[in-house]
Amino acid sequence: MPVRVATWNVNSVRLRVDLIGHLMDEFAPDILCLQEIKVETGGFPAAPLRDIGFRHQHVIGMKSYNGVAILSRLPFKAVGGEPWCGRHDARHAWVELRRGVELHNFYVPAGGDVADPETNPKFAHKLHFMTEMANWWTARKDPARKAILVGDLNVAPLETDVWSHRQLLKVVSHTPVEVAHYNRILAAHDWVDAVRRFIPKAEKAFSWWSYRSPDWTQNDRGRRLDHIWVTPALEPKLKGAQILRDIRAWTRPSDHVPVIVDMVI
DNA sequence: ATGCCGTATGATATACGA
Repeated sequence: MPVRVATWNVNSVRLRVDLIGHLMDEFAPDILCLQEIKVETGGFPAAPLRDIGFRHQHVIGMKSYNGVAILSRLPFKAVGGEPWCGRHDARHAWVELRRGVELHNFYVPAGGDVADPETNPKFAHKLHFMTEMANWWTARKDPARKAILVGDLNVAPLETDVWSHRQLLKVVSHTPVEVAHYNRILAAHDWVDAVRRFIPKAEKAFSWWSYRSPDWTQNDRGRRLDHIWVTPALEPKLKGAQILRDIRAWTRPSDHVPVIVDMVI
């Protein structure tokens, strides 16, 4: 059956319930993966999101920071989430869908300001987290695995994933060491970047624009931090991908926009 | 590529985002 999977760093789910409703009205995702819900599991706005169609919800929240959720019109066969780097900081949730398809939702640490693991513990944590991800997927590598990996990976890997490759080479999210870690995870399970299967690599594509710029549209200084990958077993099932750029202009927006993939599972 | 912008918190400044 055709399924539309969306991922969105909402930057506080409680403030974005109405925007999620608009997203549902306009784009009707069957599954919506959220990051940075910034609420404890018990405070998640489950009822209003159920009322717009997401009957099935798997929420891993915490107070103030991080937090991930998978909302779905399709039922789950199993659910879970791993702690990473020995911390239960709500950065990973997974569900099993029909026909054994796994869906993993990640929120990779941002990494702080300074791209140096020796002086910046947040950057060290980011690299450690990504190393663990690569090792985890290597250990689970299986050519038959049908899996989807989505999330805010906080890395813009390609030159066309940032507004200026040259000017961002030393900026956290686009440094060579982060891109190398990103590529290690990708290679760990032969993941396919589903979005770049449909948006040519030569074309600029962004999913995040800073709040700090007075006008996000001016000079289009964005980055592609939000990703959807699939395993080789699912690659032939991909039908399309979109980055919903216009949502950055909605009222009281997140600084990230949703990314969507259509596929058959 | 620095911003001074948004969100959260037993808050009225501070941590965090990237």
